[in-house]
Amino acid sequence: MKDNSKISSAVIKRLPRYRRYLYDLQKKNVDRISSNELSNLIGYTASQIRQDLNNFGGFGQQGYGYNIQSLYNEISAILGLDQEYKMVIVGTGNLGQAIANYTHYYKSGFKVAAMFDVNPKLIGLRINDIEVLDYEMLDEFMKNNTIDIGIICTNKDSAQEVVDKLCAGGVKGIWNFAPTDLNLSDDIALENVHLSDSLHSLAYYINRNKQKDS
Amino acid sequence: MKDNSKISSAVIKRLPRYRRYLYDLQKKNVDRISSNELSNLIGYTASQIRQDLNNFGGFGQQGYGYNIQSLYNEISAILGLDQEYKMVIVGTGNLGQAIANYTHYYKSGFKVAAMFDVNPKLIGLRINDIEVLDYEMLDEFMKNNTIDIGIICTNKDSAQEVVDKLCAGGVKGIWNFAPTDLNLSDDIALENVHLSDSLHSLAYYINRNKQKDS
DNA sequence: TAGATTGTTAATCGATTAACAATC
DNA sequence: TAGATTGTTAATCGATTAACAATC
Repeated sequence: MKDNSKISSAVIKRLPRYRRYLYDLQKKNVDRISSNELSNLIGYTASQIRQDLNNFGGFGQQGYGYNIQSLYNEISAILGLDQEYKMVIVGTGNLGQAIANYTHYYKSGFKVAAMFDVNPKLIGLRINDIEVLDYEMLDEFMKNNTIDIGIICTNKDSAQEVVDKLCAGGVKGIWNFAPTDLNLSDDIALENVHLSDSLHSLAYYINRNKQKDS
Repeated sequence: MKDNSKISSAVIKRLPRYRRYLYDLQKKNVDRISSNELSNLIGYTASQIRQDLNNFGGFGQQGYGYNIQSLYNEISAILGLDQEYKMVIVGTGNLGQAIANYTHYYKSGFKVAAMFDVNPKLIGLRINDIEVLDYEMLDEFMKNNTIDIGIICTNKDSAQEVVDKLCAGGVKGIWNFAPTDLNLSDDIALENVHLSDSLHSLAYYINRNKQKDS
């Protein structure tokens, strides 16, 4: 595998999508596909698909195309999905609970080790067999456990403080659902899910389409 | 305002973020800001900020900068946030409920008119004063109500069918949380929130950082 | 007016697409 | 082998950044 350190984020964002399509093809017992056929399915140009994949090595074979099983495995490995990740969720409101459920049912490599909240009504509950702990215990918990990913489901005002604690506690990545931008050292990965921003873009396109109609 | 129909999506994705920062500045009673100061806050170059804003018109003033209140209002209007949107949520599991709560508390212009599910245990419940209706009634509901946005919180297998019904029912936009790609006419806006893909990118960057360390 | 800062054009940079030689 | 299709280089396209004249 080549040096991955300077591959553009545009490429990385497409990898999970390739993987989803390859997963479905695998389920259908298809065993090979050309960049051209994949292009028709997924909507990227065949040229882009070949360029993207060649960032990581030559996974195809001239005259044949790509073996679906092995390409799926390669992409999974590139993304690091052959590993396990221990996570904590901070903020156990509806969204925190939804994420806990989601990762519980769908994402086998991603384990929620604990959830934290300040609300006494939530502390002590078990959600999908995951204990909700007092936020006061976060520092101690981080000291006694190796946690890879911190998931921020708090409001925007608490988010930075929580992130600071999690980073001090040794997480390698932050999955942020709070509607704010976070400051953290750039050796810790950060992925934002800004639901507000997403909804606001949607509103823009709704109106743009309206204008086109009239 | 200029013709917005060919503004790149890179620009549009930045608008909600500008708006967030302007909102905070407004709260702090700051009344003007230069592209340079805003650049220091938000992290885009001053040049990009000026380019972005000038896609929609000259909102600044030479020698002065931008008036925060009025720029905030302009961006809100560009995004269509001066309007109301009626929404339905299909799929009332944890995620559907979280979205209902979220829009209920934070997003005053976005009203959830109804929620739908196939699960008899959920049908009839009220969540934040929003009724959970039988999915069987979706078509009829859409006939009798004007709904702007359909929110997909189903599993991936049901998503396309739901979208087809919503589009037939006249929605102008789809906010998709199901982990699949949807087909719809391009006069209907589509915004995807692919949580899987997001988590998978995070995993990639965690591993890339690990490699750099060693 | 002088200084500041925009609006806008030009230059650069990066990402996508096209083309084709290599090769299975 | 001949046909198909990749891997990779070159060309194009688009987005970002730099520069500066316009102007408040």
